[in-house]
Amino acid sequence: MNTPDLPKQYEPQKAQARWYPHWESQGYFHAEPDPERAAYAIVIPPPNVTGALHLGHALNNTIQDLLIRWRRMQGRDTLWMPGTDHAGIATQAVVERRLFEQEKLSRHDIGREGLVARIWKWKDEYEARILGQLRRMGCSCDWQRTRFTLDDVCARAVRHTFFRLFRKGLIYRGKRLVNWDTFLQTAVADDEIFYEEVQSSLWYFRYPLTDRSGHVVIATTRPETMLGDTAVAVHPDDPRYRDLVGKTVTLPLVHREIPILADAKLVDPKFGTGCVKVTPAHDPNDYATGLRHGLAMINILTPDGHINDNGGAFAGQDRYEARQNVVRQLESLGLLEKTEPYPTKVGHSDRSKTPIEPYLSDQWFVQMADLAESAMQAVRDGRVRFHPERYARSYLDWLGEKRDWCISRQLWWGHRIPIWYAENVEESDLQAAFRGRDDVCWTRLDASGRWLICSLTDLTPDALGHGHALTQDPDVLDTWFSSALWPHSTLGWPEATPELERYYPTSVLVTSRDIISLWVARMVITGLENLGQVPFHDVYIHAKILDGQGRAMSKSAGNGVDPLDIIEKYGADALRFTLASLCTDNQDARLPVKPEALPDGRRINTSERFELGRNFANKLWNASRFVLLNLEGVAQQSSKLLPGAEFRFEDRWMLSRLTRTTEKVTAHLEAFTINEVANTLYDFVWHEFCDWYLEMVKPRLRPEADADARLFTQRCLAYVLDHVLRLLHPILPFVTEEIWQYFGQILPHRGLPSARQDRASASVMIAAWPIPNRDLLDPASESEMVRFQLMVRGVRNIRRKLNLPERQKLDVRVKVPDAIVAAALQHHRPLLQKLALVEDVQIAPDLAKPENAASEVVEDVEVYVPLAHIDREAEKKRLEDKQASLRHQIEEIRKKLGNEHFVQRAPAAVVERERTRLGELRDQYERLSRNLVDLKA
RNA sequence: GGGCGAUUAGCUCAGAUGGCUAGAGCGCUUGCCUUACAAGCAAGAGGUCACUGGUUCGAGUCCAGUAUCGCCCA
Repeated sequence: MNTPDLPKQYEPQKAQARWYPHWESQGYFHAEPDPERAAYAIVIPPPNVTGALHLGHALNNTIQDLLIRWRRMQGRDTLWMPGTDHAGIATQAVVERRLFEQEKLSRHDIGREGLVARIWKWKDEYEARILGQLRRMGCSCDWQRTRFTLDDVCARAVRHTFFRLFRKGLIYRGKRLVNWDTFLQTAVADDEIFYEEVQSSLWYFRYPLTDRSGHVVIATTRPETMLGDTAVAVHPDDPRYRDLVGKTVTLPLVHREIPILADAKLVDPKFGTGCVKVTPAHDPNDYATGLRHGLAMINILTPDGHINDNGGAFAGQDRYEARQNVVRQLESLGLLEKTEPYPTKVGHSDRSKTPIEPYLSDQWFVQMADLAESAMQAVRDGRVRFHPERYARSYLDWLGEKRDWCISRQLWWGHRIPIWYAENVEESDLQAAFRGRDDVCWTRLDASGRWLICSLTDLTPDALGHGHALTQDPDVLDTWFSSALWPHSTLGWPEATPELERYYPTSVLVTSRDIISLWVARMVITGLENLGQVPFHDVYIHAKILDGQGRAMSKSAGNGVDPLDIIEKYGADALRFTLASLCTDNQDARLPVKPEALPDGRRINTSERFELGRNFANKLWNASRFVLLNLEGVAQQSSKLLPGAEFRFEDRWMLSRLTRTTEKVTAHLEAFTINEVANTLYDFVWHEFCDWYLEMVKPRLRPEADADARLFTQRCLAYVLDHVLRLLHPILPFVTEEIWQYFGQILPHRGLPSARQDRASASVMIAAWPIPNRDLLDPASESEMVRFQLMVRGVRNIRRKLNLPERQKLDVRVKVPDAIVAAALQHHRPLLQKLALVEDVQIAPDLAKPENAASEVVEDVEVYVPLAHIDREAEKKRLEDKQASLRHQIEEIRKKLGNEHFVQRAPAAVVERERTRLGELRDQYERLSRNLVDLKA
């Protein structure tokens, strides 16, 4: 590494390849519980092993890494726990689909073990890919602790949790109406369903009254379900049917006598005929009605979507075939009144893309009433805080329903439900078999001698002896059951590990709004239940990334962006910085996507937005390059305290701004206003450090400059750069480390010229987070800088508007109000010469405006640029535009001050400010007008 | 039906607690390869803050309503 070889453009790929392995080998990512320091822990929302990471994950993990790196630098005992989620149904569905596409085999062809083996293979492949993606992004996870929701450690936590809940009676088995995927033959959760509008029909059927006094007409979109009807309902206030309530109809085709009942909740008298068939086993609303009225629930479907024996003559038919046949037969019986075209929304399984059937089946549930209440209380009393706050509401609303949680899934990939069924046994048999064991418990399933046995360790079929074969429940647990334990299972619970002791509760959870109820709420529930403490104190909900049209990114829409493609094209730092700058408290962030063909023919999606981050990283690179190239020889004299040298105006300004930046950035990190972290640093580095400070110190760095002044300047620069690198490191880990390492070779000591000499740490990753030094705040220099910048800009504006050659040196005359201002500006003369490209500068209180001069009024001073040839028209236009703008402002303020209510009621300070401002503006206006008159003369 | 967002420059977005001329990046115009950076420098143009009322001395900001788009729940 040799500084003069620093390339003119930052090369992200090199830095990434160099420093990530270095950090890891140095053990910087690893956490060992250290009671001496305050702990800070984050558990990663474990990505599904279903597929590779997308931009949403990149955003999610960028935020986590940013927080973790910041806290680590602050000296916290910091743990970022990584891992992946087995995502039961999603992963099994992907593997099953691939099995079918590639080998035309179903899971039943290869059996439970065969399928599970294939899924594990898939998992290994994608887990490696996902963790690799996280590394490429620069994530500083503690890889030695990587967990998987299905590994032994997590499985143990799952088993213990199930056992504890079961023993407390909070887990029960029951029949419920679930969303049934007839293709995958499993229940699917509500959120795993999408709705598609299909063009269907509304069929009107006649159901004859049993007393033969007539019939009622019902309308349905699913005729085959009539085979399971157990009632007909009307609205209690509907005069058309009032007399029918209490009578019965005879259900056609199956010849069942079913009641006509009144139900205000189910029936909308304005819809259809106002008379509704009720099929409790195959419709959620009808199910609720069935419970209200104690109706029979007749299941008419087999698990694969055919009609079962309850369907009589239709048994064995596919449900859609049966639909046709039911309609046909009713029609032939003269019971089809009419058919109307009817668009309707049909729920489809997200996994198999096939229509969902509401289906009555045996499932396992967690009773939520008390658990939900405790989780609600944790948010109400502030033990868990949401950022932005508004999301606490969706959390509370959802939990407030306290609906029991269906935890069983009819899948093969997942945590097997630790329940064994015993038939025809007495409790004494169980007591005998499990005497003295507290890891087994049981409950009676029904009166016929069937028992449910739950065990912490697997039971063999002959565990009861006496020929009582035990069979384990074939189902597995909902994936969220294991994800819900993630913050404590990963730390080793139920063992009392040092990690659990140290890092639980974790500090913050970073996730997106769509899993607040599915995951966040359930983590709080299980954390409180298993450990009595919330799993985290803060929940930061970040935006969801949409494409330029506001659509969610997805494979099917073809608008997905692969973070690795962005890293390759723009660099990991660019990816991170751009994403961080998108982190507002909005619910969405739009990112216009652009398809692109690579030279190797690959087609990728990318976005020009990432130029923001790339350009910024490059800017930092080049500013640092400039500083480093100018630090030659400083190291040899690093101990010299430079008694004679002192800070100049621009140094004081820079250090003041650096201090404010440090304060702001730290405050924004604490408040989770991530975009402001990025913006604040961007503004400071680009528009203050680079645009002004670096330009201002250039003359002092020239070889011909005074040696002590030069050394002093070099040390100031080093000090600021050192802080900038540390402040930026959490967002831009790679480029800051690359610079830091060069920097360390050239100048290991970075203290301020007059202060003690700080030795730089071996890596910026473990450097101390800057603490603002308020002694460096200098408001006077800051306001003086504002005036100076206005003067420079004024001259530049004249040059441009009057079409003067870019490189032509100008002369400047500055008229000041008094000798004090004159003296102050004298010090800035070299800076003005450098920044406005000026040759001769004269500053005096009684200076007359030269002939043929362009002019600029800046606060209390006037700047003249004498010219051999002046474009009078251009100058006139320039001054008139400014005059108009001043006039407008003056008018606005005069209007305000002319309003006596304003003067009376506004705070005195505000009124006073307006008065002062008006005075200044009028003064400027007058002087500008004189210049204008002078020009016309 | 209930809840929550959004609507500010051509595009993507900032704009606690109401108060100087509403900001940034990209794009656009003009001029510059000024030895840190053309992924750059400099100077500019560009906005009835969705609409209608209200509160207030003063509203992009607070309140009520309307419209459009989106998310969540039923």
